[in-house]
Amino acid sequence: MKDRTERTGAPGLQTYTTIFKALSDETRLRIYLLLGKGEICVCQIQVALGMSQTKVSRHLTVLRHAGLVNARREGQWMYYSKALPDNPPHRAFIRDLTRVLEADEDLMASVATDDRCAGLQPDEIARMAKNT
Amino acid sequence: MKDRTERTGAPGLQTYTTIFKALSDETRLRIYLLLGKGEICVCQIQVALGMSQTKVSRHLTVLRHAGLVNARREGQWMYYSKALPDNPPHRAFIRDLTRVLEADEDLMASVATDDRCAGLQPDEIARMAKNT
DNA sequence: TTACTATAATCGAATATTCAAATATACTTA
DNA sequence: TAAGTATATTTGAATATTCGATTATAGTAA
Repeated sequence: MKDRTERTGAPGLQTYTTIFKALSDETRLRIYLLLGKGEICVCQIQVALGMSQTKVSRHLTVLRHAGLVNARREGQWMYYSKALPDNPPHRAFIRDLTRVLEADEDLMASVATDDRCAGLQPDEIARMAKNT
Repeated sequence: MKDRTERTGAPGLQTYTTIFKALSDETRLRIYLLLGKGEICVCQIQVALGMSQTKVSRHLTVLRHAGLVNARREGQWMYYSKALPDNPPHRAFIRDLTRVLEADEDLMASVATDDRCAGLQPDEIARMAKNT
């Protein structure tokens, strides 16, 4: 089917609804907030949220298609980080949105259910993730 | 089925995902942005967006359940306006979100496809809406 | 009361989303 | 090369969402 932007001729609206939809799922919002300011690998998300690799990977794909995250491969590991679009209004939107979400301490405290990863190397984390 | 908040024990997350989901539909985002600072009636939205009453009403219900709009009846007409939650973080979130969206001029320009309602009385607008 | 109007709720069909399971790909190490 | 690991994609079933059409409700006006 045709892209909605092409059908309606309202590109701005669709950019925003795509972002809202990406963040409208609890798993994806948790992943996005977990990213924080740096990069983390899939296995780290797996452990922190207690979810299967399949599930984490699928939701990361949705976030990537919405332009909310960047992906970078380093050896066996894929590292994900928050992304900022080039378009100024969208860029300001994402930045402000992130800032306000991160200001809610109760929200941020409910993101990760397992903090054992802090300070560990990817291969150590990956070993933990195998038990998920 | 049980409320997701009860199932997961993460109330903060669910509040935000509900808001994101409400705004993840193009029709609902347009309605929400159309509300601006004042009150408008359903028939006005019908005309401005060129949609059926059924469709507008259904989407307004979703926005109301997400706590994004207030409804007030005056005679035959229902007036809707933007709502702000009591909880401070959510309140700040909604306010900032709205402000950043409204700052995008291209977005705001693509909300209404029909501006004939400007300055008209509800009964005049309702007569126009009958042809939708 | 009856007829009319504005809005809301319900129903069924079409479409979209989500999940776990299975399979595929890309990299590393032996 | 082959075997093992991390991540991605596909498949099919269950669930959720959306829509137009219909019906219901609440108010108005005769």
